[in-house]
Amino acid sequence: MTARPDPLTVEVVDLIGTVVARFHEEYERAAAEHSLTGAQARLLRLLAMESMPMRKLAQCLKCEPSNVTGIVDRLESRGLVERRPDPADRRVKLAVPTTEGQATAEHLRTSLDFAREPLGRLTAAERTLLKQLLQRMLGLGDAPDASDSPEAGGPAEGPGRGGA
Amino acid sequence: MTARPDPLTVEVVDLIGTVVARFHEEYERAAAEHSLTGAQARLLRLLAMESMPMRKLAQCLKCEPSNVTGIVDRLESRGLVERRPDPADRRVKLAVPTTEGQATAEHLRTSLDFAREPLGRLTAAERTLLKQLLQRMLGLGDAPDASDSPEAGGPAEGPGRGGA
DNA sequence: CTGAATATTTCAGCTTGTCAAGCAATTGGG
DNA sequence: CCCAATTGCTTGACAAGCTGAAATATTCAG
Repeated sequence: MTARPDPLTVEVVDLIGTVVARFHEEYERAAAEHSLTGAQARLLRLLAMESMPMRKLAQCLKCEPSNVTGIVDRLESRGLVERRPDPADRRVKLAVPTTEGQATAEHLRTSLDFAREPLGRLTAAERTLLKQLLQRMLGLGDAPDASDSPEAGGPAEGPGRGGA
Repeated sequence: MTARPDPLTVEVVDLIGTVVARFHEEYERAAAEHSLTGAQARLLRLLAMESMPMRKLAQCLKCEPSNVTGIVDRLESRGLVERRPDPADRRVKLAVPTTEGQATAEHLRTSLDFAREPLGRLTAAERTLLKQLLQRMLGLGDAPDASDSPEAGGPAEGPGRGGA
């Protein structure tokens, strides 16, 4: 049981670890270029796609709501995000990116060549292959058909969460 | 420049983002099971493979040496790591895992089925393929492992197929 | 209306991380 | 040999992320 599964798997796991590390580095670097921290960049990126209440933000970021308060505070104090009351429920505060926040998010996205550049080394065919392998690995059925849908651990949050 | 490269690449980037997020979650979870933070687990894992001076730890973790001091402090106060003088250079302090630290690192490693489980969905051939694709993506020419490439060994020329 | 549930914030406390300053030991030039 | 620069590590101050508990406001069920 203590024995490692097999050398090939270990090798692949290590490679994934490297990918994760590099992704992280690049994400932080890109965020820093806009004087944002990684957490701020992730939150802003989420909001740029869709405004949402604090509570949902916490769910997306998988952290406590009280934590989101601080991150939004800092973004708000820099004029990138705005808190807006929800007319339907006055307990709720919608976090909404300002025009400048939207622009920053857009710049951020284009800065994220980190993933584009390494992928450029692969041909289109290889990228397709990689996509399929990753989908299978994540248990995201490529085919919408559910005959063998894995369901392990819940595929969950789709592409929403690019953070790291 | 604001235009996204192409749908396929975007899709793969999103998938990698998901892999990164899941990897992270699982790593933190596994660390928490042993009452360790992610940073502590990473440091302990490094030491379990090879004892090293503080300075080198900082390099491996890509952070400032002053930061390592604190992390080692906490591990040391829990009896998982020990500081030992380097006889060859009295400025240097070697960080060395205690017996308990080694055991914890070992448990940690086996807890990290996160990568093994999802990879279990892939056949050996698929894993080999994934390994090669990731290596190419990372720009790692050849792993020290000289295992032959079953197929797709070549750069898989011919972008002819593969959608956009 | 009353009480439970929900959304958010505040606060205390911890860990990570940076930077600047400081101390100890090593090293190299004179 | 001796002094100065360098190297390895720690300390202190500080910002940010994160958690958990408590406080506040609002909604909702009975």
